[in-house]
Amino acid sequence: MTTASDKAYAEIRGLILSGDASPGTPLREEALADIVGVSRTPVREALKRLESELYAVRTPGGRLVVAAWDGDDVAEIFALRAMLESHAAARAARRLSPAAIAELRACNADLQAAIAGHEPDIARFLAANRAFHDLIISGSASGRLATMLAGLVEQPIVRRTATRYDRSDLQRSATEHDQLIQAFTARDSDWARAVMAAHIHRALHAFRTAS
Amino acid sequence: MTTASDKAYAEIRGLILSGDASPGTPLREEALADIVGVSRTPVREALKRLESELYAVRTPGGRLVVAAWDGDDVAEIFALRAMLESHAAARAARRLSPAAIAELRACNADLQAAIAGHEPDIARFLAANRAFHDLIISGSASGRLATMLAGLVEQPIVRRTATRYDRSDLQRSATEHDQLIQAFTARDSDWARAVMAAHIHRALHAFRTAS
DNA sequence: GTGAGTGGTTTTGTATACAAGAGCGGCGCA
DNA sequence: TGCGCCGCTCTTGTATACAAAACCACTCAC
Repeated sequence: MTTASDKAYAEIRGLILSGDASPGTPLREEALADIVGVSRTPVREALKRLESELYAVRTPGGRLVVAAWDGDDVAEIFALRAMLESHAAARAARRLSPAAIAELRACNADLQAAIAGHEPDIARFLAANRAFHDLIISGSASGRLATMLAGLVEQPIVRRTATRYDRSDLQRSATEHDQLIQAFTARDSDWARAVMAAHIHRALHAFRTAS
Repeated sequence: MTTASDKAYAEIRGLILSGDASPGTPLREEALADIVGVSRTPVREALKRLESELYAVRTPGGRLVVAAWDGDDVAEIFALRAMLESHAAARAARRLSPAAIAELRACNADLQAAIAGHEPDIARFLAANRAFHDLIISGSASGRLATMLAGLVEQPIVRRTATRYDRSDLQRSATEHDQLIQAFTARDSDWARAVMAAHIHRALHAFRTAS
């Protein structure tokens, strides 16, 4: 863990996601270095990464500002995630070991536990959901896919979506995860692809109708 | 153009693609800085970029080495390109202006001129092909898509594929580009998506049978 | 009053110096 | 002779200093 650089990345991204740095806010290297408590060098690396993940955009003159997303951007992000994660699911269906599938099962059990109580534990749901999807991506054994999906700004969307979920939506996620596990167990890549595509498209729908 | 950093990127990538730096070769920052003639700082940025594009991989200890690709990697790259560029074509079909379509037409005319002579001009073909695809990607008006496709290591594949093309394959590319232009003119995004998918899958096939 | 030119100021880009960690070889011991 | 430990060197990570370019505002001319 390269402390300084990763710390700068995490902190600056936090500023953006929390809204402390609203769209259009300039991201000046020295100011951020002061905030984070490191020098400009690791801040520069963090900013390059945030730029490549489109959290920030560069003005004609080379200045970085926080990027703004509109509804079309959100739809595009979901469309890309649907394509790439469906592909990951299809690959994973051919590659996942029984042990990995067992891990997925455990993960989804945790997810269901998170929403079983009187008041759903959203943070725990999100963590389990994230772990579930990450397991599939790493199970797809494609470095390229992993890189691309990591770069896809997803967390803010996932968070905003989940906070808008009602209980039936959350339950539905768990059910769809179960279907994925069935498809994996059957080693049926087409099935896995279809379920994953439906899963993510439904999330977009939930996001749209809730906002 | 930020000279030093981009220059380092281009030169180092050149070393990798030309084979001067074969898979497994360590990429040491200071040595590369000497070769390129800049300091370690821009070299570091170039290496980060090459790493994110998977031209290089990091060893457990943090050293960078040139990445090795096998047949499965090549297939995966084509599969991802097929998905993403089809999506780009579909989006472009809904967005391209008549002027942009005219540009595509001119571009494909150039491509056809490159292969019309007695001896096909491969370099010119590749440049025109690249320009054609880039126009579509920028026409899709999705920064995310553009970033991802830029990051997808494609040039080496394209080059290796085209050198294996026989004349009928080259001609076929031109024809498929014409079909894309027709689909764009008709503003038919499904048609455009299908043609692009076929176009890239055929390229994979040509690559496989020729190697 | 408006526009362009020009200076200062701010901000990024590059180079270098320093610190910390990893790999490697030699040496000693069993 | 083989294995493990220790110290050295080499490499990367971070900080800082310097150069160049961009933005801004002010002024001056028309």
